[in-house]
Amino acid sequence: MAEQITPRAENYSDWYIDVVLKAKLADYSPVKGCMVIRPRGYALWEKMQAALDGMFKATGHQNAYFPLLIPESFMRKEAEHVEGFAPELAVVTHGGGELLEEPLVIRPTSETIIWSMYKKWIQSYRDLPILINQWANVLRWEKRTRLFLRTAEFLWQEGHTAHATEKEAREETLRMLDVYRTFAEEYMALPVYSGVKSDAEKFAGAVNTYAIEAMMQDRKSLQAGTSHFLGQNFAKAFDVTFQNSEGGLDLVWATSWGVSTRLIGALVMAHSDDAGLVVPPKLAPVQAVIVPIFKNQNRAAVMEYATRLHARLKSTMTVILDDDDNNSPGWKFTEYEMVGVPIRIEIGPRDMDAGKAVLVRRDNRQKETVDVERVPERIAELLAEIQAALFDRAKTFRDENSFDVDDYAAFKEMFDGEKSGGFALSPWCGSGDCEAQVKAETKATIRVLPFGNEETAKGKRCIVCGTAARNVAIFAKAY
RNA sequence: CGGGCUGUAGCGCAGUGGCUAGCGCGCUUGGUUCGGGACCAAGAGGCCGGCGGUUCAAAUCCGCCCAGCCCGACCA
Repeated sequence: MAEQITPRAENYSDWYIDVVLKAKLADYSPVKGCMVIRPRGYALWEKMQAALDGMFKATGHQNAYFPLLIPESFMRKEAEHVEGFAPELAVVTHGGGELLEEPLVIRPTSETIIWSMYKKWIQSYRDLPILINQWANVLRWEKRTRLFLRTAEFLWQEGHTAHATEKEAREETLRMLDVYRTFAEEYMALPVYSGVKSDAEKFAGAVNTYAIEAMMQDRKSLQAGTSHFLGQNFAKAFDVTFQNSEGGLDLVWATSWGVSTRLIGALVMAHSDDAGLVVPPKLAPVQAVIVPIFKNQNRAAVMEYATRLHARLKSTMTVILDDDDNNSPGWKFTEYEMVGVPIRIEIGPRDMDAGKAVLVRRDNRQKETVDVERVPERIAELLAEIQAALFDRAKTFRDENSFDVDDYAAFKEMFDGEKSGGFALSPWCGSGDCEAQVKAETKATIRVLPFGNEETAKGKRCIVCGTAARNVAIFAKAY
C-alpha cells in the first residue's frame, strides 16, 4: 500500500485513473471495458443511492425491477431508439446450448421492456400516472472505456413514468432534472448547468432531452444526469393507450431519467487534488478518522483517551479509530488523505495531557487544536464548512472558466491546442449545420441550452453563420 | 477500426547477445520505533506475454501472434 499519487503533471487522464486506482475505488476486470467496483467505491455509490432514492420517494416514485434480457424485436419498435443503440448492443444468441429462436439483447436501457409491460398495466386514466424507478446494471458495448466515466457495464437508476397528459409528463421531466441538480449541488458539491440538449445530442427516442452538465478540473464538461421527455413515442411503438375520463382513447405520455456510477467519476474529477481523493462530507462513507499517536510507554493511555472520544463521536457521525500498530501515524495521514476522509483527528500524548485534539481538514489541510469536549460540535461545523467550501471552490473555478464568446475567431482560439477548455456561452441560430461545423472545427459541442437562454440571445448573432441567434448555448469539449 | 507505446516477482521498473536475471516498494519472521508514508536483521517470491527462427550462446536480434495502455472516430 505504498503507492503514491502521481502529480498531475504529464496528463489529466493518467492523473484521474491514478486517483481512482490508488484510492482503491475500482479496478480493471478480466473483461476489457468492464470495471470492478471495489468496496470503497461501492460505499460511495451506496451513499449516492441512499440520497437519491430518498429524493425519488419524496417525489412519489416507487422502485421495481425489470429483466436484464430484452427480445431483439422490442428494440426495433422505436425507429430512433434502435438506430441509436444498435451499434453498442450485446446480443445473446444461445441458451442451454441451443440457438435461440429470437436473439435477446442485454439491456442498454429499459424503455422497451418496461413499455411492453406498461401496455398490460394501463387501461384507464385511473391507472395513471405510473411513477417507477429501477436500480439496475446496463450494458453498452463501448469502443473506448474509462473507469467510472464510460464502462461497458455500469450501474444506474432509470426512472420510467407514464402520464395521461403532455403537461404532466413535461412537468415530471423537469421535476426530476431538478432533483438531479439538487443532488449534484447539495450532496456532490458540484455546481451544474441544467437545460435542454440540442437535437443532435438528445437521447435516441426522446422528444426532448434535458441534462445537468458539470465542469471538471481539466475544464471539460461531463454530463452528470439526463431527464427525457419521450412524448408518445414509446406509447406508439408499444401501442399503449388508455381510456380518458370522457371515454375517448388516448396514447400515454412518457418520461425517463437516469444517473449512473459515472457520478463517482464526476466526484473524483471535480474535487480531487494531488494528494488523492476529496469526498464531500455528505457522501463520505467515513466522515472522520482518529489517528492515535503514541510511544510504547504511553500507548495504553493514549488509546484509552482516543477510544473515549471515538465512543462519543460514534453516535452522531461515521468515524473510525485506526488503532493499527503496524503503520506509523505519518503513513496513516497519507493513506486517509488519499482516500478522501474529510476530517482527521490526531490524538497524541501532548494533546492528551492538555485535554485537546488536533483536527485536520482534508480539503485545505488546515489544522486546529480544540478542547476535547468541543470536538463533536466542532466537527459538525467543519463538515458543513467543508461541504460548502468544496461547492464554492468548484463554482468559482467553473465561473472563472466560463466566457461569453460572441466571436467565432475567439471561440476557435479558446478550443485550440492542448490547454484549451472551458465553457463558451455563445449565440447560436439553432441550425444543426452550424452545430456540426463547430464540432468538426473545434471538437466543442453544445452541452446544454440553459434555461432562459432565449432571452439573452435576443439581438445577438450566431457565431458561425451570423444570422439571428435563437439560443445562447453552452459549448464545451466533453467526456 | 486507424496511429503510438508497453509486456521481466504482487506493484513500479532496470537489464538491449555471455555464463547463477537485478533494483525499489510491498509481503513473511524477529526486534527497535511511532506528531507527515520509520529503521535494522534474516527470508519467501520469476517457464523474462506466446509460438517459431538466427546463434556455440537469446529476456536481449528477426518474424508472426496475443494482451494491455494512451491518442483519434462513437457514446451516460
